[in-house]
Amino acid sequence: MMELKEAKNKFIQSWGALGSQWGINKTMAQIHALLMVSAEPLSMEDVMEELLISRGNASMNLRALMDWGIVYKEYKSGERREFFSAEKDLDELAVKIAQERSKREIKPALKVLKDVSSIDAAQSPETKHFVEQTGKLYDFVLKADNMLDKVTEFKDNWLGRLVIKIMK
Amino acid sequence: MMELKEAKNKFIQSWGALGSQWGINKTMAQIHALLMVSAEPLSMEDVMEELLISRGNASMNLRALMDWGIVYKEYKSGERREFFSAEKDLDELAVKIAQERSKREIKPALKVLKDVSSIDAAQSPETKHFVEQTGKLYDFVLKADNMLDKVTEFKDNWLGRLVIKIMK
DNA sequence: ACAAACTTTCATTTATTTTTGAAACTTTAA
DNA sequence: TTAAAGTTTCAAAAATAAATGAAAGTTTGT
Repeated sequence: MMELKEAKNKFIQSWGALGSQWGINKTMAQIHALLMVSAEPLSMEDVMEELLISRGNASMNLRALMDWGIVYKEYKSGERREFFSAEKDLDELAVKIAQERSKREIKPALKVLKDVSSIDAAQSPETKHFVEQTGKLYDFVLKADNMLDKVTEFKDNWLGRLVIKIMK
Repeated sequence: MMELKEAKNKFIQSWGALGSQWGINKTMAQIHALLMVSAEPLSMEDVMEELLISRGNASMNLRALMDWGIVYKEYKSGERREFFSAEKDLDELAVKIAQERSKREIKPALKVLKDVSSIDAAQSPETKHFVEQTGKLYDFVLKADNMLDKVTEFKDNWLGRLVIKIMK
């Protein structure tokens, strides 16, 4: 039977690997994983020790996680140090990650798509095809991006709940 | 007014950048972008010239795109060379990308989650918390992964069409 | 105001990922 | 069967991304 320490490590490593495949840096994902499964908030020192990373690395990635809104600072009375804990509501987590990536990556991409799809299509068949394709892409990405907000609304809405029930 | 060449380049560069932020290598995303907006299938030579990349790079990434099922080989009569064209149906594209990533990344992650969440929870409160969290994570990732298949089914189903209509 | 406790920054180093290019391999037509 | 046309492979080089750690910066309690 696997024991806690081993299981924890396995989980953290895999979560880190998964993160880096999705464009989130490994340490950031690992810190998040560690905080997710820690019953108590951890100090920066704790994080450094558990993951064997430098102070600078820990600091930068904890900040990044807080910027994403998925890790929080906590204060313990009688303690000068700051402690950190992770957002543990997974729906909330998913929404925040999606929002952050939308803001940082999808929105700029949409702008480019809008720009390039508005060149004058009348020129050549080649140009026409280009405008058509990028236009479709714009609509598609926009649709996908909007879906996010809709998902958030779902929770509060009876039809949404019904649909979710059916989809399960 | 921007002209085709400029617009095309801008699009390809941005698409490449977006790809690398999502864990898809830059050249792979760029080749795909190029093929998406090309009215005609392109030869490997064409791709190399347009993107200023080496033969090896072009070959590897075209193969990868074909493995993903989003780029196809085409043959022209009277031509010895092979030509390549991209999947242009965007729904189809999204489904294929999602399936591929599910297979390569989510499925293995699920396995790890299942493993680590099945250690004996009776030991300590710490262990209990760990098992609880990773268990929740397993359910969540599984749910998210399954949603994909549901989306595919949607197209053929009246309720799905209705929901999509409402979501627009 | 001071200094202890703690955190952040960033130039440099290290690790990882991607690209190149030349050689090996495959296919086709004569 | 041969050689020209085309494709793939993979070790080495280049580019990119991430991590370190020491110095600079903050905050807090007295």
